[in-house]
Amino acid sequence: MIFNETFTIQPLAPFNFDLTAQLFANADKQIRTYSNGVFQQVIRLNGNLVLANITSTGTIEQPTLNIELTSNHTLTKRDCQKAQETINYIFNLNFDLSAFYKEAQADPVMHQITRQLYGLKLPTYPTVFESLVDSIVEQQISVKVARTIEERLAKKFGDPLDLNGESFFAFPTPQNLASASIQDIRNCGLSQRKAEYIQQASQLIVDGKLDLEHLKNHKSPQQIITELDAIRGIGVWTAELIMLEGMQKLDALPADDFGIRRVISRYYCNGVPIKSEQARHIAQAWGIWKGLAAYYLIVAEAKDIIV
DNA sequence: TACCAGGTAAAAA
DNA sequence: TTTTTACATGGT
Repeated sequence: MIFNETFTIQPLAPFNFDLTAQLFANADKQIRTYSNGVFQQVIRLNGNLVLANITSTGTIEQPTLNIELTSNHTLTKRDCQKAQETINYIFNLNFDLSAFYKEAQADPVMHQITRQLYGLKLPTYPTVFESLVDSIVEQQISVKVARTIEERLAKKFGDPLDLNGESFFAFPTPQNLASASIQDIRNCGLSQRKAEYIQQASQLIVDGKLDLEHLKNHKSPQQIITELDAIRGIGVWTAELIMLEGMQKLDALPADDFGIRRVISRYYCNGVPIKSEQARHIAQAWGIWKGLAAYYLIVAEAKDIIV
């Protein structure tokens, strides 16, 4: 028996759904993907799983998202609310870009780029835990390789949702990964060390020694970095990436990041390699949205935008 | 074929 | 205390 519910969301304008969802183009259909105008991913609702299909019928200035939930269980109004909260979080729908754009006007380069990428929001992982795992996976390897490994993790350790003969997977819980063997994690393509990092961090959460949501909601940025840095396998770079991609701390700038230094250099230093201190110096022009601004540069580079 | 790609911890110097 | 090394895999 299949159950459906539909509703709409009015994101805070400006918002360009197609541009924002491009990040998920060509990703694995069974995990999360954006294809032919439809974003699709499994969402966890109090233990139950639902598949969310999201399309846009609005404009950038008056955005509207149409949500269709599909499940093997009946869906309550509360389920729909929870799903809406998760979707809001994934696409950062309640974030107001206009303040960032106003600040960017003082920086000619960033001003040009924000005009060309108008309405682009920074997608975030549904849970801090997922961003933690993926940030460890991404250490020192390319984004493409990392995505392949993440998809293998989701299929091997995640929870399946079977609908109409198709299988989809919700990202593994800390419980799932804490109880996994190092060898099984390694078989997804991870090094011995990274497998240990992921399993041990998962165990900390299961044991109640690490509360990522509490960190996100109740600690200062510096405290978050300090506490995450104390966990084996997480350095400053990884902590900042978690803050940006998993906690919606849009000021966090992973300045040690090779790719971020490269794009800052391309748009501000004629491609001459720079150090992280120089990156942080240049980023001061971006107010309290340094990480978001860096994301704009990365997307601009990918689209080969010239300023 | 080698080397690099959104680093980190541990060993070596 | 600072520098070097092992580590995983897919693209070029």
